[in-house]
Amino acid sequence: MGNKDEISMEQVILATAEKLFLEKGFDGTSTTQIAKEAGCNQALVHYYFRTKENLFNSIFETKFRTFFQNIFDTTQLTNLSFLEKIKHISRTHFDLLLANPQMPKLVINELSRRKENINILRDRLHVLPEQLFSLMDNELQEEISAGRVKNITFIDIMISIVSLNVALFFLKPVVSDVLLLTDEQANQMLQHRKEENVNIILSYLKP
Amino acid sequence: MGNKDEISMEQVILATAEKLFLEKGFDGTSTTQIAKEAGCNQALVHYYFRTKENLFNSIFETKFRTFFQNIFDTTQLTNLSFLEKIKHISRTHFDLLLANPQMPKLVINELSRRKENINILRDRLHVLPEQLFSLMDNELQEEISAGRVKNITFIDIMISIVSLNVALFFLKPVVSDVLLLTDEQANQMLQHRKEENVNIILSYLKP
DNA sequence: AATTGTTTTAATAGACTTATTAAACACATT
DNA sequence: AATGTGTTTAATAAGTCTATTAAAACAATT
Repeated sequence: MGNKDEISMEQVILATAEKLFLEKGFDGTSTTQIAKEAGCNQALVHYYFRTKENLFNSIFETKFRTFFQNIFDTTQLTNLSFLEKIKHISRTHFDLLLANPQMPKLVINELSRRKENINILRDRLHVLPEQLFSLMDNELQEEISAGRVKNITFIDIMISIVSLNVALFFLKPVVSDVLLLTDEQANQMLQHRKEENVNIILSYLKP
Repeated sequence: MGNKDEISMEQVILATAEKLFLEKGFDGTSTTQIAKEAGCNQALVHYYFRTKENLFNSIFETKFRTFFQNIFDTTQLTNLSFLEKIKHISRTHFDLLLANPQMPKLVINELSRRKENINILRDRLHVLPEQLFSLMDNELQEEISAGRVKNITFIDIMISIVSLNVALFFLKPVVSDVLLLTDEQANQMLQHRKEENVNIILSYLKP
């Protein structure tokens, strides 16, 4: 213990809890199950995190924050044309979901399980998009005026990008497990859709 | 009792259970809560349905069946051009989701909660799409040959239609509650998106 | 060896769950 | 009035849950 190469039981509990919360949801996961799968006594879970709710928050609060921060990140958009920016936003959003495929489901379930999450998300989703929307809306008006893009709002563009990407990760369990695709086939389908979604958005923008 | 105008307690229990299962999920809903909100003794729930699982199945098995049957319904497509068929499919799918806004979330959660649902859905989703895909694929090849539609698979078209529509209903709680839209504003946004999604698909098909 | 702090476990409390059973109640029929 | 059936409730069983507490085990320090 204290050996840097050796993960502490506290970290094991966190990793195990994250896995089970993502798999079964908050209500479907008990601290007893977490302890059992982590390989420790149930009281240890409560020793480190006191309550089940604290444990959940320890895991997902920062995950939520970084996830939404990354959706609206503008730092990678400098020196790109408007359409290049749109491509980048779509691909980056897709990659973000690929790295966190169960996040959409978690967000949706958390919104209905804990209404107070709405206030937390509202605070977070109010400030973050403003910068991106401000930047993109100005350029969008220029593109519309120049006749390179049809008359459209940036909100509609973002809803379309997010819809096409997010739905794939909701549909992936349906596609993989119901239609009997192998992991490789499912991943090929996802990669194909990553670029197809970009194409759909680009054709949508054409005047 | 036996009065046709008076809903039986059995029906009250079903309606209450459906509401709570949609709100809180299977694990988040207890038979005690259902009874309390239905206004009867908890044993009555078990009298009529024996187990909680039976109750859940009684409600959602037919709902699932009719929902998926309606997605792949081909009976309304006769006497329509290919592009008119595409428009109809997109709008009908949207209306189906509007009538059952919590169905996508339920399907996703049920797939991870009960793996055996996958087999049930697989049986169901194997036969139903075949008719639609067979019909549409033939016409699609004709449209592509005639130069009216770009070279694309019907699978990609369906994934795009479903993605654009389904994601809206996942995102609706985020949009309504996080971005403080009134119900009217949220519904206006949905109606706008219903036609916008059709436009996106049509521009996507253009050669 | 003794002490201290951290980690971990066993035992337990209280609440809640699903489900069953016996009994009471209401209504219809004979 | 007696009987049968369906509806409903009170009581209960068994299990699981979250969380707490006391105690044991372990490691580091003095």
